[in-house]
Amino acid sequence: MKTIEVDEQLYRYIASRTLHIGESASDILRRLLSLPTEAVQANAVEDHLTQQAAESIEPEQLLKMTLDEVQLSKEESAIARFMLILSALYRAQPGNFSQAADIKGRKRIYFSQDPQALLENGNTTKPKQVPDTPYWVITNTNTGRKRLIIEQLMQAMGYSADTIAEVCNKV
Amino acid sequence: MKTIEVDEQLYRYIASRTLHIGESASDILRRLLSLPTEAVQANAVEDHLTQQAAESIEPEQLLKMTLDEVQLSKEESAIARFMLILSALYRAQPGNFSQAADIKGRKRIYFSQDPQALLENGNTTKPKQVPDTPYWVITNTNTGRKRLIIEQLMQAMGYSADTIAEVCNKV
DNA sequence: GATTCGATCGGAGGGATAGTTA
DNA sequence: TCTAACTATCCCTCCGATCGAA
Repeated sequence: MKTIEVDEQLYRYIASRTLHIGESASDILRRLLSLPTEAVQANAVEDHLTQQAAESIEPEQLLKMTLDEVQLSKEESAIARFMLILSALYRAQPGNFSQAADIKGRKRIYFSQDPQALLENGNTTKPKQVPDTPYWVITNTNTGRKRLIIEQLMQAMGYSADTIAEVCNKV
Repeated sequence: MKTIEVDEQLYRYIASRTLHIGESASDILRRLLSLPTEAVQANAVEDHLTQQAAESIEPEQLLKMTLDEVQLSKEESAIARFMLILSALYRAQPGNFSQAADIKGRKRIYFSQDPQALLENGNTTKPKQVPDTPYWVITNTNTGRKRLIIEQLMQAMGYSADTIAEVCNKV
């Protein structure tokens, strides 16, 4: 990977051309420049291939994607970044995510495929669907807890402490 | 300046398109993407070349860009779309925009380079800066008036009724 | 009247902080 | 009782329809 510098305006222009959540700057530029996409892995990410294929994405690559995505997104709210990260985590390892998604608080449950379940365990949890995912999360939490939720989730998914810290740092 | 990551191959591709020694990545990308050279920053003493280059963009092209941009942007609020359109209108023809920007209401003035002026003519006008522009607009209006402001502005800039209708339709 | 314009105020979303429970 | 963990109330900001004024 190489790093290049672009002015603010151009940066925003590129970001505005995002077609799929999680697209990297390279993906976007290649499309804009009508260049061929870079073989295998890029495709696996874009077209929701089989669960298996998706499972095989390297955590390292996920990390990069996630951070890029959050970076590129103009979203300034913690909720928006939270959702983006969760979406990326699911995309990289759906099966693993599902196993990890049963983390809960004292009364609340944090994830569910059924929003009703979130509503029933706790008041005003403000469930929202994680984009491109069958999962819903609670949303009525402070930013610290959003980080804790990601931390616990990623731990259960088997990420290293460093990776977790880096991701949480972006919320 | 922002930093983006591109893969090796793409990096080499971009580098290979250098036309002038010392050209920045932004310059090259702008040329490859057929974007105008960098727009004038707020308040800056504008260099004539930039100004002239920007003025010469075809209205047709602007229209397409504008609509695309608004379309692609995930911005949900009328205000966000409003700002995007104004920004694009300025970018395409800064001088023309400046001449047209003196439209006003009964008490309020709609545009100014000085937010204070907007604050002073009217209560709670909620001025916001038009992105990449020395101009500020009032923001505390209903959506209908936002359309009217764009309509009047574009009329004063000399756009055809069809074009105006199409753009207003996107607000 | 009819129409245009202004800006108040209600509603929604976000999330810190006050409150509760273990 | 004291503290740490968790909850959810409630305040703040942003948006823009609605209603009042010209």
